[in-house]
Amino acid sequence: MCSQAIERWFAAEARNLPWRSNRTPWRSLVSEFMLQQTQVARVLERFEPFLERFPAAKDLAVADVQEVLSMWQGLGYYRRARNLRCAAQAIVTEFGGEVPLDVDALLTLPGVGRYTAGSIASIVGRRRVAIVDGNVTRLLARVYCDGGIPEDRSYVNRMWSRSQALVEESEFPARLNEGMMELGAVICTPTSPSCDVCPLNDRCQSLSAGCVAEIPPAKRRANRAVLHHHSVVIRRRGKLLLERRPESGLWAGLWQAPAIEGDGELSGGELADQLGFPVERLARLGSITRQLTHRTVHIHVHVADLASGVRMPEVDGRKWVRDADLSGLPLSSAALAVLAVPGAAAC
DNA sequence: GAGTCGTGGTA
DNA sequence: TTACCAAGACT
Repeated sequence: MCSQAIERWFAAEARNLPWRSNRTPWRSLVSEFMLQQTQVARVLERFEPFLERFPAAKDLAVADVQEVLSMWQGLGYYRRARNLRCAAQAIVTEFGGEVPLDVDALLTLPGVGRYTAGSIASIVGRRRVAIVDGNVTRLLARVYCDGGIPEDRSYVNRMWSRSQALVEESEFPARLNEGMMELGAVICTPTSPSCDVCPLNDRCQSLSAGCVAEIPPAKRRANRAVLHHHSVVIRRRGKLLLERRPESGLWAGLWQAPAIEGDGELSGGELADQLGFPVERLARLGSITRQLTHRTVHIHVHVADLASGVRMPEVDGRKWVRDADLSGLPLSSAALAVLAVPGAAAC
């Protein structure tokens, strides 16, 4: 009964999103990767260009990682882009180029977990399987007035059990699952939900108990460690010196102005000593701060000239690029912000 | 179970 | 300004 109320609501209220029209398994897989921990509005900017460049799994499977990262620029969590490429390769080698539609097969793909597998299998493959994401968790916690702790495994298991029960009584599992997510996204929102127009407001236990605002409780987050990056913008003959970050960790494999990273601040002399190559006229331009999920990164932006007479040939992980060619390389939003600091731009 | 991995909007 | 949050997965 709960299921059908959600299905009716979704059939009438669904937004027209690009991955819902022309819904092929491949388009759905790409959208699911992009939507992991990422809001719809941000995905909308990147979805169609990515699909145009990689219209099928076989196209992404043979693509260069750097180009894939470039197409992912601005979305964050860049490991998803690498996983999606690896998944595309597995789809080609293991599944004949077609995205599998069974949960067990989907779970073998890198970057595909319980939620993503269930979403593809139910919405595209029409399988009767459950899904639980952030939206569904909030919706179910409120409907059943579950004041538990989101970090507890038993809490997560309860959500999957409830979702499974709803799917089993559902008339259209695909519509139910998508409807639960949409309902959570536009009605049962984290703050100030629109209970007055919610199709479940006649059976929501939190609403009748008056505790909607307290459920679910905020996830506790560890304090963010503070990092200091010291970036140096260096130009010569109209080109900008960039380095590629390590293949693991933060912003893995993305490009940036050469930087020294540490726990504290550095004097200009210390920075020059640690750079690994001689610079002249090192000057500090200012600082920017990026708040990440688990870190606060203060980026101190400098400008300098390469010492005269010093050669700095391109090697693996180092490039001289014109500003016009920057768009071809993957840079994090932070790295782009560094280059946008007044005084860092090309003259 | 807790930490890692981005980004930008919102209150 | 600070904190929370989003169609999570992986270690």
